[in-house]
Amino acid sequence: MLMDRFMRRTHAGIHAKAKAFDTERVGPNGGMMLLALSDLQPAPISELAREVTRDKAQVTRAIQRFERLGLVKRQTLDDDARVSLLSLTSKGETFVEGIRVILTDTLEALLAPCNTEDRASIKRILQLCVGSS
Amino acid sequence: MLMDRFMRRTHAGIHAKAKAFDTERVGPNGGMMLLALSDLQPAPISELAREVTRDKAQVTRAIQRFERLGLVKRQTLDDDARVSLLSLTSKGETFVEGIRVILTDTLEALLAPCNTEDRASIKRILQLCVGSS
DNA sequence: CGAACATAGTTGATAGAGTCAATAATTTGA
DNA sequence: TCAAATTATTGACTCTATCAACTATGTTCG
Repeated sequence: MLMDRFMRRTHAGIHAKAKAFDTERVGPNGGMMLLALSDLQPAPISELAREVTRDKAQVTRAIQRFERLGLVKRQTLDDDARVSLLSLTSKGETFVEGIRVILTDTLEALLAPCNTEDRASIKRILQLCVGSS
Repeated sequence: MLMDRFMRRTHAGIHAKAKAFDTERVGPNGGMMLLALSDLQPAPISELAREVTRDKAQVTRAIQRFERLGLVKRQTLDDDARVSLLSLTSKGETFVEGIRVILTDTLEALLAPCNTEDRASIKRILQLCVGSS
């Protein structure tokens, strides 16, 4: 399958650059969570856990680390004291922006053989598949 | 980025189905390696490690497990006694075929909103990017 | 040749991720 | 109001990831 190979190349590309840019030492997993959070925020832990397909225990611990690093903040909900909504701090946003640059660069390198029309097709198709919001 | 969300969905889809089909208990990582190996075989460990972006130590241990399970076999090379070429046994091929079905189903579900023309575009573009072989 | 260096694979030690069960706190609903 | 369900956290344990050290083989070049 082609998709499989494409994803492996993407992974490899990100992996290669990630270390230099991981200034907060969150690791590839942490980066992935922060990226997902920036897409979902504000969101409770359970929703983030579902999105990244990780155990909630693992997400809890990761978020505690991110809070200590000042990347993520919590906001308690008035009508339900069990949940607390997560969102990125401005420091977190800046950090995620860095990750996004790496991702974009990597994809850009992979998509190098594609012309403008191809890129437009991809964008349209992906929007169709994941729901553009 | 759209691609990011698409990959998360793909990951989630595979993750959900994987457990039921992982008859050999190789785990998601093992499945990934076997999938990559089926694409590269015959290949030495170092090449496989490069492709899946994992430490060679990890690949060594995974391969040892796969050998015990009868999924992978080694073939020593005549002109270089250090390397041994890995390839899937027929049992391994069957197993990987199962993984591939899960992957295909998941992608199929994600690509449901796309028409025939879109799918052809994707296929063409991916081939352009990863090199069709 | 043979001494230095390079490469492929394996092993060891250890930190970190993943997983499951148990718990606390809160909310919902009969 | 009291049992059941939900959200988050913690504990304990296994498995993965990573780096360095080591063995064996191959290559280079004085």
